[in-house]
Amino acid sequence: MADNYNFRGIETKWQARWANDGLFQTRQHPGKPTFYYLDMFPYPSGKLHMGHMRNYTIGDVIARYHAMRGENVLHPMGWDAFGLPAENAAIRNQTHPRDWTHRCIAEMHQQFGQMGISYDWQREISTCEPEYYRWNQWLFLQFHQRGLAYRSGSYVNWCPSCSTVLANEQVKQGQCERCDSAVGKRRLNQWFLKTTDYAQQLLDDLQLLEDWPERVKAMQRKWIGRSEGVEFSLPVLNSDVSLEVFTTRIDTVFGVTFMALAPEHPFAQEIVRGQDNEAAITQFVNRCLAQTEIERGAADIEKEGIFTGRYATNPMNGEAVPIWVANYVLMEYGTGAIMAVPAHDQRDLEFARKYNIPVRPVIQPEGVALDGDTMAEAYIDDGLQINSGQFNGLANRQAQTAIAEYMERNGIGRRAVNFRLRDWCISRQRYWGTPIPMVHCDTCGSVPVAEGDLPVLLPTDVVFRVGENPLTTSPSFVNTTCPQCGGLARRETDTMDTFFDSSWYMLRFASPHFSEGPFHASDVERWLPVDQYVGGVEHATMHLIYARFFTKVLNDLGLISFREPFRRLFTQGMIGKPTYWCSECHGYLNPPADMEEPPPETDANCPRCGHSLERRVEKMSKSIGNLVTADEMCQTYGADTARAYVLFVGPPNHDGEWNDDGVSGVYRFLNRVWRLVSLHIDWYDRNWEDLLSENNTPFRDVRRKTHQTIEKVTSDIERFSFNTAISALMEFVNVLTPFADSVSPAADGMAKAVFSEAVNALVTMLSPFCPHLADELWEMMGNEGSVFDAEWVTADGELAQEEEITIVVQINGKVRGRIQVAPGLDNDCIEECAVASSAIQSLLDGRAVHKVIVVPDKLVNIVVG
RNA sequence: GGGCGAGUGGCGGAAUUGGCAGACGCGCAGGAUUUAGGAUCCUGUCCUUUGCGGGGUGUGGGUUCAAGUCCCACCUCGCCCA
Repeated sequence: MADNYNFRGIETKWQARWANDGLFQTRQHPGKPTFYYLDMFPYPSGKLHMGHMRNYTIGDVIARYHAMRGENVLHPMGWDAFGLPAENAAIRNQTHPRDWTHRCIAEMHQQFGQMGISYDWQREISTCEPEYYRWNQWLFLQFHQRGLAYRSGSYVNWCPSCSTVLANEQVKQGQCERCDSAVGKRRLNQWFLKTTDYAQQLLDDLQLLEDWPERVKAMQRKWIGRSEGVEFSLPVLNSDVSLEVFTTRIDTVFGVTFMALAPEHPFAQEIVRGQDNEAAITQFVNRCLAQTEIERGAADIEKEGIFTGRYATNPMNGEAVPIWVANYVLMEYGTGAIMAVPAHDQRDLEFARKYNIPVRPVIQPEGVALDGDTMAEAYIDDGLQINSGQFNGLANRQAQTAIAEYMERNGIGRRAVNFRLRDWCISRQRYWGTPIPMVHCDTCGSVPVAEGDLPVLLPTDVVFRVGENPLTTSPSFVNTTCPQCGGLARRETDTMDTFFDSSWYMLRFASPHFSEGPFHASDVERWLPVDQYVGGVEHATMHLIYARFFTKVLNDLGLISFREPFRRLFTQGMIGKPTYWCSECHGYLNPPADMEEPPPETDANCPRCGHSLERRVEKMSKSIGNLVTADEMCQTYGADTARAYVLFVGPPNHDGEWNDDGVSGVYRFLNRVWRLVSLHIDWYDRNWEDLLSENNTPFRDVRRKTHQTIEKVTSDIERFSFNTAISALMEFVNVLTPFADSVSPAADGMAKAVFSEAVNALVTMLSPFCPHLADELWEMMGNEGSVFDAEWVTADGELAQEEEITIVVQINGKVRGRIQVAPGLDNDCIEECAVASSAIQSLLDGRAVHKVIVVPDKLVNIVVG
């Protein structure tokens, strides 16, 4: 290690100096364009691993690059500091969530520092501080005032392990996305935000987001789930109740042979009241509610139901239709009640067969007769209407319109748009979140806290116990007076979903310490929308939809001038590290702890039992044991190597594979850079520009490589291709090293100037990636301060131009020779040269040339018979 | 089942607009230097062939003078939605 550069000394030295000089404080130079770069702020969990660090390093490279281009860069960092882990840790360790969170923040702050990330820490925000969350409460009151926040009793997703409600978006495959427990249903009074009011806008404005990944936009479109159809009511016989349904297949309305209600449907129990089978139905409903979403949502669910004994009238044909309650009908979609058409819907068909409900086809392909009694699969394709009264014989697509129009004319139903997107339930029955600023009064109902009384602070006299909302244990918090009548009242004990916090934090960074409002209008107008937003694709539907929703509401409230918060979005992939899974020992094996050496291939065997191991590349995780922490990287290789490696590992929008040997390759590269510059530092002449301006250009090939590298690295950074940018720097060093070793500066003074130009470019271009090493070399070169304050290098296109280029000569598409020509040579001359070359002449001998294709500066293809 | 994305040496990956496939790095092999090497430097490294040459980007077709790149079908993996 003696020959290696002293990264520890260098990195500590420069980190201290940057902090001392306030180098990364947001600049506000007049007349310069602004650039707002934002990383999705993290949950402060304590330890950062290299998977996280890839994200922040990308941001740092971009932010530093833009700063060096002379822009005013806003590059802030903060903490998404409310949330369950802190509270769970509090229950486990009997510490206050605030203490735990502060410790984690301090730890992560330190880790960002040792990685050399250029955040403006003066703008640090933390959502768990009253200075922040009071504005959550203020915003909630604005929403409430406009009718965009309301309280409603409904069945909600309940995670028994987290003992709180989950938004639909937080339920994955029927499981809690945090703890994987099966999610059940529970009826609670909850606070909702009216995201559905904005469903259409959220969908339409996706078109404005040209610089968002198509994938994310597609996911949002799916999530919003707009569908056009018809809404109509079926009156329940012997009752004044009507059941509303929505269908996208109104052309099948004559095929309705039963109705089905979701078990949660408010009428499911109401309409059976007093019926003989009331008890049985109630029992069935309760059983369904206990079922998890896994069972309920799956397509291959065992369909179960119970007949209510009641009938509704199909308004199109006057038929009495039996009303069932069925477990496969979900309350979240449409109205929670469906018209069931077994002939044309697979799930309805399976249900009908099970309970011997008639199946009546109303659409069939031409020349085919469908038999409702025997059909094994629902017919879901197009065809001609049958059994559909006056609509018989129409193509079903036309019938859709005809029936809809008929229903509208006769006041039976209306065309309607339905969204899959639901209103956003923001209530959480937990402590570590923003208290919802409402008070419940027996006389006045739910009353908002006066703006002047904000913030509603989290109390400290609470007890943390499993399965209980700690807020309810604080009498000083719960017992209050009604803001309206002054009588005794209870404070709302629900806290806000943390996605509320992150829906507007990008605005707060513009004026993080503003105390008169959530943000300062002119600061927000100066910096926003965010120019570049970067984070994981896992936030495609939740955070990114909520933040867009907030922006639209704030725009409607007249608080901001724009309607989309993020101009460009980039979603980075995760870094995984290979693990080895032994199915016999039932466990993960991780080098070096469990194995002498990492098995290089997939066919390695388990050192314990000898069975073959399965190699998997998995997301870094402590429990699997494939974690590479930022700390250990900084210790063994230094921050600069860690930064360069996470970028070098592959394209940042794809998942990457951590490889310990790959790290040492990057480390070697940085050592080569160190040696190249430090060993030849005497050659460095700060006045190289004057020497080279004479246009006397010896070592032209080195100068060409210098300018080609500048072109390449600059465009690669702009297109987020950091791995190829680093490759280009490696190539550059591979050219400079032999040049430095072979040329004697004493013999040719011009070599010094050419070398100096190259080193200046190298160190400048290296600095966004490896800022510590770059600054150390920069200082060695006799410069004051940091490269961060220097200007980015610009390429001279003429110097980058090759003097002579190789053109490939093909015969019938096979490479048969090469010719050297000047660039930009016209096609006729290239063809002439190609045909004239001796290698080609001999091959062409006596063969008829049919055609010659010339691609300027690239190739000639001669097509012969 | 539907939608989107991916599949290139022993490995990570490059090829930006249809134009020399395999940049750069790892690993490996040989050499130099060294008391030593898990340091450093040099050379080689897609397969096949003594050579000339031939073959080659998941599979099979197609378009084109020319296909990793475009089109069709299929296989495998990943993500999202059912």
